[in-house]
Amino acid sequence: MGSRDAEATRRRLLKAAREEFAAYGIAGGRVERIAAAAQSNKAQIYHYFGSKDGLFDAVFDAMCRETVDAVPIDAENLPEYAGRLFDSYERRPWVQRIATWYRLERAGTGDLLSVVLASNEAKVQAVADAQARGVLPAHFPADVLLGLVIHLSGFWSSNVPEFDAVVAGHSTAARRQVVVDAVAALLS
Amino acid sequence: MGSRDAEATRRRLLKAAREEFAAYGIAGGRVERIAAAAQSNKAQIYHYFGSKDGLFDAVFDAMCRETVDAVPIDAENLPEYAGRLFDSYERRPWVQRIATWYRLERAGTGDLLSVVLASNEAKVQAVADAQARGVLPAHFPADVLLGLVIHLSGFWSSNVPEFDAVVAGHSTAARRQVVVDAVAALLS
DNA sequence: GCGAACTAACTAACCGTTTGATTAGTTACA
DNA sequence: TGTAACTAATCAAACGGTTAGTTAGTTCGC
Repeated sequence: MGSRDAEATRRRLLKAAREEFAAYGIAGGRVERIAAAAQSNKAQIYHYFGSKDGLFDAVFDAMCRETVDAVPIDAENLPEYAGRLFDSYERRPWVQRIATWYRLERAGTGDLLSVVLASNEAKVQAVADAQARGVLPAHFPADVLLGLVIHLSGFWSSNVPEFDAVVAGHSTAARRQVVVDAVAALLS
Repeated sequence: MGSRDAEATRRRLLKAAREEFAAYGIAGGRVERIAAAAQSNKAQIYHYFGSKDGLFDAVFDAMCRETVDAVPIDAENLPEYAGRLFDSYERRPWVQRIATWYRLERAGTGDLLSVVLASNEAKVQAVADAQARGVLPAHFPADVLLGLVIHLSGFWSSNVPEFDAVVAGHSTAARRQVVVDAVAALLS
């Protein structure tokens, strides 16, 4: 128990790495801090994950799998789908930041994550089907519509501080409602 | 001319820094590369800008001033305003990336840029006025509405590569139209 | 006691920042 | 006008701290 549990150590490292990378990104994140926060050792990181980049990949991969599982698409009710995405960001605040770091620091390097690609394709298909059935309007192509919905769901974590200062003071519930309403308006 | 023009050197450094920071961010950007790309010297950076962070601030500040000047708000026609923002991102592709690095790496450190704050406040006021006149619908508060419009204008530069791969193949004109249409839908 | 888990100490490279000196342009004065 | 004194611009080299990655040895469960 505790002191010699490889799986637990791996988990502690992953969790600490998630915090560190969410806060500082890949270039800014410090392996030493991650090891210390996980009450472990730098060498363990290289033993379990091979490299700093490998550690970030593991964090990102795990995060993507969780997110894909956590919020299945409901093409019949995209406003509520966006609301649930919003909820998932509230529950796991690192998701948006890690995804953004990934986009900025990892674009073009290495392969795309097939689990995410497949999930996106399936979601586009679900939207396209709903459009074909007439449940969803067709004034946007399915891929674009899905993209807009996902994009809007991240509205509140995308603003520069100078804008946040101007929009301050909305409750979580109100912020969620904005996302839901905005997606609903998109479908009108 | 050329070899001893302080202002020109400053400009070359700023331009090189803009490219470097847009590509790699603050932590990832390399002072050495910036100096080399500007055909100058590391020490010049410290002479003109004090520090790496000071250099980034100068880049960000200049960029904000340009953007604020380049795209004045037109509260009577928000879809077209969003379209013009989209155009400005196409023309100056580094804007969105620098703004994102700023948000991720600089949030909470130092003061907010008053030029941006003032511009945002004025824009919110313009939207609120238009709402009061009945030119704009009032189902979103003015600050939120403006935020959504700006957020939507950046739609195409905000997606993770795994999503870009799925939405590939839309022309610039089509992408612009999506932004305009999405904002129009928001106002319905 | 064997192998897996763990760790402190180490290293080699990197990188932001500074130094100290050189060069080019400008002013002042005879 | 000629030149000495001054200022601003430039740069190569070095410094000191940091950091990703490694090693070689120790501890512990089975």
